[in-house]
Parts: sequence; C-alpha cells; structure tokens
Amino acid sequence: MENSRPFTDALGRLRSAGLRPTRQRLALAKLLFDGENRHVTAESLHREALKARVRVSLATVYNTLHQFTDAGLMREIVVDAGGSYFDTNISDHHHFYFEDTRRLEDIAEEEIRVAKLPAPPADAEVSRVDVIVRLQAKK
Amino acid sequence: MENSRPFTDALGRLRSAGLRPTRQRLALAKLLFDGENRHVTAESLHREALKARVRVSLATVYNTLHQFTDAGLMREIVVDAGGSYFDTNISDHHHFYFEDTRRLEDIAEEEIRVAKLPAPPADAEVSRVDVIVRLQAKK
DNA sequence: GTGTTTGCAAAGTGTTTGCAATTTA
DNA sequence: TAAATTGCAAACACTTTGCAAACAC
Repeated sequence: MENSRPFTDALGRLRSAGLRPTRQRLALAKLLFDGENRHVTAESLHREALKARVRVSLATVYNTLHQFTDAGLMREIVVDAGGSYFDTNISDHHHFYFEDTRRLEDIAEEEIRVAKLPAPPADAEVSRVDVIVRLQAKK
Repeated sequence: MENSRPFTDALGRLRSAGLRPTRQRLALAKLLFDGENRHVTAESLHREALKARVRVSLATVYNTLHQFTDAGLMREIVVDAGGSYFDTNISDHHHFYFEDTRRLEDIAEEEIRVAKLPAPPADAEVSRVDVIVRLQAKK
C-alpha cells in the first residue's frame, strides 16, 4: 500500500531509473519534481540549485538533465537556437512559446486536436508530434 | 505586364527586399530560389556554394541567411539543438523531421489540420504555429 | 566619393568531455 | 574497495562581431 504512488518522491524516481541517489541528483530531482510541472534550462536549474544552497556544478546539471531525459523522467524541447529546455511533463502535450520572454507554457493534449496527419514513409515511424504555438506580445 | 511575376529571379528578389545585389547575395539567392523549395543550414549552403565555385565566406552565408529571413524571403526553423535550418518555403506549412538523418521535409498546410487551438493570453498574439512530426527509422 | 558589404580572425554562447578526486554501495 | 559520479578546465560546435579592404551606386 505504501508504494501505490510509485514516483512520489525523488528517491523513488532515481531508484526506478537505475540512477544512484547521489546528493546532487537527489537535490535536483527534488527541485524538479516536487511541485508542478516545470520547464527548465540547464542554466536556470543551476541557478536555482545554487540559490537553494545545493552545491552542484553546471556540468553535472547538464549530465543529470540528460540522464533524467534518457531515463524517461523528462523530455527535451528545442524551440529556438541557443538553448534546450527540459520539461518535467512527459505526457503527450504541446506548448505555447512566448518569443519575447523565451518562456514555455504547456498546452494540454486535449486543448489541441491534430487531425489528418499524413502517413510517414513506410520505413519510418512517428516518435513524437510537437505543436509549438509561437506568441508575440501585442504591440 | 513584365512585372506580373514579382519574384521570378534572384535579382528581383533582392531588389524587392532592399538588399544590394552583390555577387555573393546573387549567387546564394540563385542557389536557394532557382528550383524547388529547400531546407539548408549555413554549413550546407556554404559547402554548396563552394562546390559551385562561388567564393563566399561562412560568415557571409550566415549574414545573408538572416537578411533573407528578416526580409521575409525565408523562414528559420529550429528542431534540434546545434543548428538552425532555413526554409525557402515561406507559406504556412509543417514538417517531418527525420531524427536519424537530421533531414527536414515539408508537410503541406492541407495535409495537417490543427483544430481547436486554445486562445492565447489576451496580451499576446499567435505569430506562427509549428507542427513537427518527428520520425525514427523503423528498427 | 560615400555608404554598404565582405572576409577574416577573434570572441561569444551553450554544451560536452577527459580525468583526477570524491562518493556510493 | 570497486565502480560510479562529480567538478574543473579544456575542448567543442555553431554563430556573431569588429574592423580593414573591396565593392556598389
């Protein structure tokens, strides 16, 4: 019974991903997964960690974000040159991108309907469909 | 009458964009706009130019692609970290992205229907909707 | 001629990597 | 104590920029 919410805590997440729960990974996982879904960059997460008195290098933040992504705990999103975003929301969904502020915001799956996808070539399969609604501030 | 196809040639395109028709810009415009729509990177266009005996530096290719994009002759597309693509097709349309080969392919507007877009915040307006269908080779 | 454009090399940005020291199991 | 992880600094890939020389009008 105690285990009915499998990814309830940072430790459980790391364990299930086969990643050793080091101090750095635990701290980052707590920052990332403790509340609502987040969109972070390596830089922004690193800043946040330092602010929370977590000693971790930027290189380790990069490595950790990739390990989390490879483990399926996060998803990488590229919407403009110069910087990847990492999203803690791994369910199917889409994004608003505020071009002025470079901020990403989720759009729930049900809020967009992509109808009539053309068939991919026979030797390829769809790995993901990304819809990015780019927004500009009204003049 | 002679002017009924405004962008028929490289020279006309540059003129209408207010860009001086220098040797480099003319040559790049010819490579880009002479046949079908193209997806290029700065690197790929630079290689192509050298192969065609057009002497032009990589920096100028970058500058030119941005000038063409700013002038509305092309469109920039970012689908993965490390590299922008530039698309000569500036009409509304979408893309297949072959993750294995890093190749982009157009999907015509009519081939996808995005229904039920959520309303953007009141102070923002949609500048563009990008649909990227990511493909992987079947195992 | 005057202002624009080019090419080069240097600088910049975001990211990855090699390796010794540290930490985890 | 053996294997994994970290942090640092160096290396990297891609892109932009400063500036003198070349070019377009």
